[in-house]
Amino acid sequence: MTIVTKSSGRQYPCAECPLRPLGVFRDFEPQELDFVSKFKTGELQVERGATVIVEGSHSAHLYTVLFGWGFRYKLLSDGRRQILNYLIPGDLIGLQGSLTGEMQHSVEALSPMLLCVFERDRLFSLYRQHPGLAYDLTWLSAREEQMLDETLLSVGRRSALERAAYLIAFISQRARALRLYKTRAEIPITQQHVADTLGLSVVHTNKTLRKLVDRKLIRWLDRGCEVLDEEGLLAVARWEGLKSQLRPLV
Amino acid sequence: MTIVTKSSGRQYPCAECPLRPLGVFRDFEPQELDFVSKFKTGELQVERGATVIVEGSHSAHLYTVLFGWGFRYKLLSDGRRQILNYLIPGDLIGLQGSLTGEMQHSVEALSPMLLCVFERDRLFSLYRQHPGLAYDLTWLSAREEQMLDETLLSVGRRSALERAAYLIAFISQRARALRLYKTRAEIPITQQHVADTLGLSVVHTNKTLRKLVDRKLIRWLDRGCEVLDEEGLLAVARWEGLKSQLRPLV
DNA sequence: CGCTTAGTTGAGTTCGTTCAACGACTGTGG
DNA sequence: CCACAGTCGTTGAACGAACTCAACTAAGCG
Repeated sequence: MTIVTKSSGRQYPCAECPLRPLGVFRDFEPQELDFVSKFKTGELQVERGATVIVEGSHSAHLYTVLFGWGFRYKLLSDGRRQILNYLIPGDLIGLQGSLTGEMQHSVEALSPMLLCVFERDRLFSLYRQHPGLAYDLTWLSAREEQMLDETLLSVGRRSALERAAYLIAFISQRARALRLYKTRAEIPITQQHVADTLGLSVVHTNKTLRKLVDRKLIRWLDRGCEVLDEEGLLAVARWEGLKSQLRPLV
Repeated sequence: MTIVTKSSGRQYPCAECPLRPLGVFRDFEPQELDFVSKFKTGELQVERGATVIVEGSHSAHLYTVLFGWGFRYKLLSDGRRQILNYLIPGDLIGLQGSLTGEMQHSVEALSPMLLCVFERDRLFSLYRQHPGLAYDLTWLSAREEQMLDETLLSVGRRSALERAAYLIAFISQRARALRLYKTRAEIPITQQHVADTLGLSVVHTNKTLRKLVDRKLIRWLDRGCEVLDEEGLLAVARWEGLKSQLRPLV
């Protein structure tokens, strides 16, 4: 297990945040921008496979993903792993832990990632001085809860094929909503990740994904998945898809 | 499907909140009590089986459970149901919907319930005037997320027996933490509820619960479950249990 | 008294599992 | 440059967990 690597100064001041101009985030008030600029204390670069946060730790930091992919997961004592959600640019990492004290899940990088680092200590002053930002944090937390609700429905009640289709469509929609990918998006995951997200074995996951490939809904690359027919996936999953909405970015 | 029934004035002013003196909630500042007293606009009494909130609705209200049991759930188009979590006194209902616009899950009463009613409109003024309360709302949301994480781990990666043991231990611990039950707690659910929570069929749920009964860990009553040996359940589920902490109540 | 709801149990089937083996590719060290 | 180990994906065979179908008891209620 590689733990976090180098902390490389700061390349992206909040005023020139590369995410904000994408047109999918709500705009900051000038004072909010000001506050967040100070709230952010650095950037963190992590490699693929690095563990960003370990379950049980009491991190002094809070992060926002600037670039790259990651995932949240939990382990059982005998090593069984459940992936809870995937992290993409704009996602907040570690709010749970900042509020309730201890991180109850781990976070690992799927690709090289660049993270904005915030000081947990100053979180309460955010609540005191910037109700709009406080509202945003609750919003992000509520949104995460909604995603988990849908995932739980999936794992609990959908068949293997429906589950796989739902998962890939879900990730694809989230990534596309960011408009980061001019060309076709490739999701940088292995079939083991898919298995641990769906609650299936790798073998059966492979056979299930094969069906989606045969139906020409996806293509499986070396260490990733490319979506060919999102509508088709939605149909298989019996899912209406995400509704796009302006969301906050802290 | 019975929709909500009678709205019966208000019997419990916030200053005489029956939950707060239990010693498990953080105390209000006087101004906070003041604000919440005005924020609360009434009480809602619902019968067992009543649907409190329907998925897809845009409720103008937010609720806190004063008495009784309920559950949150989602449905697939063909009727398959997944129960997401159980609601007990002190739990907030409808925060998700208040922030992101639309409720993405439904809520049903497991027993007669009494709910405090809040106006969604005034939510933002809560953020402006009372950072402490705002923080509490985020806390509650993060806590819900943690519970969902653990449930997802359970449904995705635990065996049927482990899952059942986890679920019952989890509910039992939450209920006991409230110190509402002097005697042994009885959880007012049917095996169909358990099945829809665990992602199993009723038949297999029955056979699984039978094993827990045979091991003298629980007793199954008419329409409910009594815990006989919580330690034993924890051991079966390979779970360390909830850590008790002072939590907010709005 | 019949009707409904909740729980129980057995038999046969399906879905997903484990075990095992193999090919393709990548990176590493001799 | 090749040998080797490691990761990732693929496939077949045998097994087992969980499912559906079906029948039946017991309790509660009009």
